[in-house]
Amino acid sequence: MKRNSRLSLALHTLSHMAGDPDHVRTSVDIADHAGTNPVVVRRVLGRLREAGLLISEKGHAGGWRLARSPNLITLADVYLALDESLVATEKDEHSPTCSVEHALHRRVSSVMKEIEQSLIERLSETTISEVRGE
Amino acid sequence: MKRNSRLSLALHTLSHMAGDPDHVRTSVDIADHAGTNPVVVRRVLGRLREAGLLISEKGHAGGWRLARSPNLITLADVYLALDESLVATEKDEHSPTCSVEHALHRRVSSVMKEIEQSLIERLSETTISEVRGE
DNA sequence: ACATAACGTAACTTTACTAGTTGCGTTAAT
DNA sequence: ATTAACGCAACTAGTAAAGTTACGTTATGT
Repeated sequence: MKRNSRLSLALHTLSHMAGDPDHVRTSVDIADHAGTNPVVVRRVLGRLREAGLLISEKGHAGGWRLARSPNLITLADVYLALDESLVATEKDEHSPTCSVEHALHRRVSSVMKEIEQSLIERLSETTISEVRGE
Repeated sequence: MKRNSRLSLALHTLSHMAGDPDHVRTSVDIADHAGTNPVVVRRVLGRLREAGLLISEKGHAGGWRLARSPNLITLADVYLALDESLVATEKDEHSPTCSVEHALHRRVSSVMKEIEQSLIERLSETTISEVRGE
């Protein structure tokens, strides 16, 4: 499948839930709709549960549903819950680098942090209810 | 090695060149300094040559040097030359999707394009000369 | 002329990450 | 007790980037 599909899967699923919040969905149903595997669904939605966006219930009539009203869940909430960083963060590994590289890294990192922050701000302007009717 | 290191390699190399623009460097020297392989260097710097930022010369005394003054080369020039997109672009593949997914994709894509644009603007504010002395 | 030292490029291997899959334990409704 | 769901660990498969090898081309210098 494509890469970086966790955010797509999460947003897609939550958008559908926003349209019918009382409907409890199983990971199998969600996976079928999204064209993926139930374990992958549980993996991704599990992050959203940890972040308090979703509730999952085990057992016979179990499944997934929103933890709060869909107009109180923004795209930023989902993005942050997944710890995604669509903005590639420079992963520093090699400690013993030259001074030029240090200066560069500082400069680029600060720009990337700014950008990431403004991305989050923009995403927080839209709720998962709103996105449906765009 | 780490992922997405092309931009790091390119910026690092150009910053050094900015400090001594007349010095012609071989891909072996550059690779040694950056802790990578000469072929990788030629691959990455080749993109910068295509974009008109670098000049390479073959033969005995060949090597790499800046194509213009380092204070006329911005971080954005390098970023664009590599066609990097640090901002993850949603790669759409599956044509037959539901309407909710379409609406989502439009919304997220438009935000990402905005963000990418502001990243480029920020990067264009710094030249490879300036970054050294930060 | 010829040897040398550089780039250019194609083809292959390695590495790292993500998605996908299998299997099994746990939980709760019927 | 059976069934149908999640939770999770472990493994496999696919993919993209880096790394490597090999060889051709080009220009310099003796």
